[in-house]
This record gives sequence, C-alpha cells and structure tokens, in this order.
Amino acid sequence: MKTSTIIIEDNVEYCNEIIEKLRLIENVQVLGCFHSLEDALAFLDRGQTADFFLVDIGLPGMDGISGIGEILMRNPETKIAMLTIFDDKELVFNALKNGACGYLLKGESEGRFQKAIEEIVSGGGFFTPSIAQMVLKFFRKKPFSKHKITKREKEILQLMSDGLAKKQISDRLFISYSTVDSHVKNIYKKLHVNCGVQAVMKANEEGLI
Amino acid sequence: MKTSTIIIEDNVEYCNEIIEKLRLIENVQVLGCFHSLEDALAFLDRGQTADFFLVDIGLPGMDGISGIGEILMRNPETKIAMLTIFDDKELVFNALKNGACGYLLKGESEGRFQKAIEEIVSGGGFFTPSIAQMVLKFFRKKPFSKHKITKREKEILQLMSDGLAKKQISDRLFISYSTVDSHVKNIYKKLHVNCGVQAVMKANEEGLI
DNA sequence: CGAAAAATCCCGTGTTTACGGGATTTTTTG
DNA sequence: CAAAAAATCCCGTAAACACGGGATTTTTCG
Repeated sequence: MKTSTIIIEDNVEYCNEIIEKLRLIENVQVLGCFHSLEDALAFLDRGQTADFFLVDIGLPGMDGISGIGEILMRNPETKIAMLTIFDDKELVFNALKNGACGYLLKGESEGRFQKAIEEIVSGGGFFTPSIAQMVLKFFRKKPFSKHKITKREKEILQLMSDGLAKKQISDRLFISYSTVDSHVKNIYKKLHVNCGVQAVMKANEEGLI
Repeated sequence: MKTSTIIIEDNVEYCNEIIEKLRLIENVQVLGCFHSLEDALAFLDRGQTADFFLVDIGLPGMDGISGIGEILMRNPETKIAMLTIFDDKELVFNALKNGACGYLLKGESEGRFQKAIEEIVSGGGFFTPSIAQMVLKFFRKKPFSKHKITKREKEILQLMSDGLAKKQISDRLFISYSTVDSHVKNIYKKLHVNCGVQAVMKANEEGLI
C-alpha cells in the first residue's frame, strides 16, 4: 500500500519538480498539490486526507509552521515534513515543536531527498546532517559551564526546579535553612540572576541540571 | 586525509566485527581499539589522540556516557558516537547532552552503519530513525495541552520564565498587579502547582511556552 | 441574543524570598 | 602541610509571593 502524499507549495514550477522526484520513490503516491495551506485545510475539512504532507515553510497567507498544527489537529496521524530554503534555528525548532517529522532543505541532493522521504513515510524521523547538527548542539551541555556550579549547588538547583522551597530543601538535605540560603545566594551570583525562576531556567538551558 | 578512529569496546569478538566494517569505509582509518575507557583516557593523557571515537555504552569500569565527557575534556574536537544494544531514552539523551555526535544501535544493518559513520566523520550529526523518532517526540508539544492555558496566561507564563516579577509583568502589559496576580493564581490551578518555579518548569516541559 | 469564558480589578495576611552583612568547619588539592 | 574551595551556619529587613476571599467588564461563540 502506497503512502498517499500531498504537496503544499505555492511555486508551481518547484511543485512540479518535487512531484517528479516523488514519482521515483516507490511506496509514495502523490495525490496532488495545493498552493496554499487554506486550500489544504479545506480539503481536510471535506473529510478527505492523506498519509503524508510535504509543506513549504514560506507560504503566502498562513505560514507553514502554523499550518502543521492545523493539519495535525484535523488528522493527528498524518506525517508532515517541512520543505524550505532556510535552515534557521528558530524555524526548525518551531516546526519540530509543532509536530513536523522532518525538515528538508530544498537544495538537498536527489539521493538524500529520496532517502529522507523514505525514512519519514516509513514512520521514522529524519534530519539532514545540518539539522541533526543543530539538534546535537541543542542537547549538548555548554562548554563545561563557564558557571562552575559545585556539586551541592547543583543538587539544590535540582530540588529548586522540582518546586521545593528553601525550607523544604533544607529538610530534605538535613542542613539548615541558612545553609540553603547561602548556596542559593552563590548560585544566583554564579548564574548572574536574581530569582529562583531565572536560576532554574538558566540552569536548564545550560544543561546544568 | 583519513579520519583516525579508535574503538572502545570490551567484547573482543564484536570489536573485530566493527573493525571489519570500518575497513570498508574509505576516509576512515582504524588506529586501534581499547577494551576500557580507562585505557583510552590513558592513551589520550599520553598526548596521543584520534579524530573519532566509537564507544560502547555498557563498559565495565567507567561507563560510556561518563566517558564521553572525559574524552571531550581532553580533546574537545573529537567526534564521538555511542554504540549500544539499548535504545533507552534516558541513555540516549544523556549521551547527547554529554556531547555525543551520534548514537548507533548494534543491530544496525551494514549499509546504515556505514552511512552513519560517514555522516559523523564528515562533521554531521546522525540519528538512526528510532533515535530520530525519540528526538522528535521530545520536541513535540504535548497533546494539545490538557491544560488549556489562555492566551493571556501563556503570555504571563512567558514573562515569568524570563524572570520578571509580577510587578514588572503588570508594567510590561499595562495592567494592574492584581490582574497579574489573578492570572498567576489561575495558572497555578490549571497546572496543579503552587509556585512560580514549578509553573515555569511544567509549562516548559509541556511545551506550553 | 445570551450564556460562558476570559480578562480585568481590589483587599488582606501570613509566608517566603532576596540579599546585605557576617563566621566556622570540612574537603580538596597543589 | 597549607592554601583554596566548598560546605556549613546565623541575623535582619524590605520586598515579593501564595492564596483566600471577592467583583466587574469584555470577548467569544453557539
């Protein structure tokens, strides 16, 4: 059974290019293409659907990123891949957050393109190396933390992130409130923040906890 | 110039298997293999190095995950890929956090294995489809938020996560302190938390912000 | 239109925080 | 060993928070 596919891309020329590429991939059957997200959503609202959507990110009207959410709201099982010339960090992560299964750069070689599509329709995820690189960087703890937090401080930061008050932390660690307070003060200084929320957020971002 | 490669794997048999596979890949030159991380670190401490390390995750003595950090501490430019039979979520993310460039399952087909290695040594990242799937799930916003936060609440949550105090938020949004206080109270109720840190953390986890 | 949801506002109180100033005792490590 | 780093403890105060109780006005939407 082939994977029914819809393309959403406003540039007609490029659209045809993609269709040609997709024709070469077995297991994929192109149902058609729309030139705006609104059209595609109307299609879904008519009760019709597809297994796989290939969506351009820079569409007139509703943009691709918002579109992902809309499509998934109507059909949560759909697989969606973004198609774009940009590899902007924010865009990529926003797309992923909204539920995209993959992110393809338009310049991708034919082989890579095919490979990626195959992975996605078969239920896997796919990142081109540059996207994978971004994801790696995202996860990677920052260079052994300019902010050299001590073991105890890290421990306390962790409990803070669980929502414990200083008093509760002191009880948990069998130390006095004053000690916790001191540690917290030091943490704030090291992270250059001045409240718990910021501290926990920053620690989180920097992979300290 | 070939990528000098070191394998760290305690199972001698499997180690040889890997070497055989790597021999087939041009651009890769296997320097040798160690059967424990300690040995590999000693090698590095002797001033020698390699471009690429392939590290088993389940080693006796120091485990692979901790090892990543140690290796990178001695040679930050090194590329590291984990080799394992498990695709446990925690392990994968911990490896990535510590700086791994890829994560390969031992059962991987020869073709995939080769592909993955090629991507990694050429500076890209690589995720097998199952790992990519995990990463996707990680990013994906949770099922349209059981916790239906309103627009305003989301806005306030965002400012909270920036470390703003309620007073500052009220100034920023041109509303009174009381109003912010009310919104915050509602947020706490909806998220079942009772302090700002928890609220922001939870919102963060659930992809609400 | 008319009800429900969201957004706005106020008061009061006890608790907790942030942060300034200290000081002492372990632990680590060159 | 001796210095440095980490962990422990105390006091005091102004500010901010959590949370209970309200109430009114917009917006949204069937």
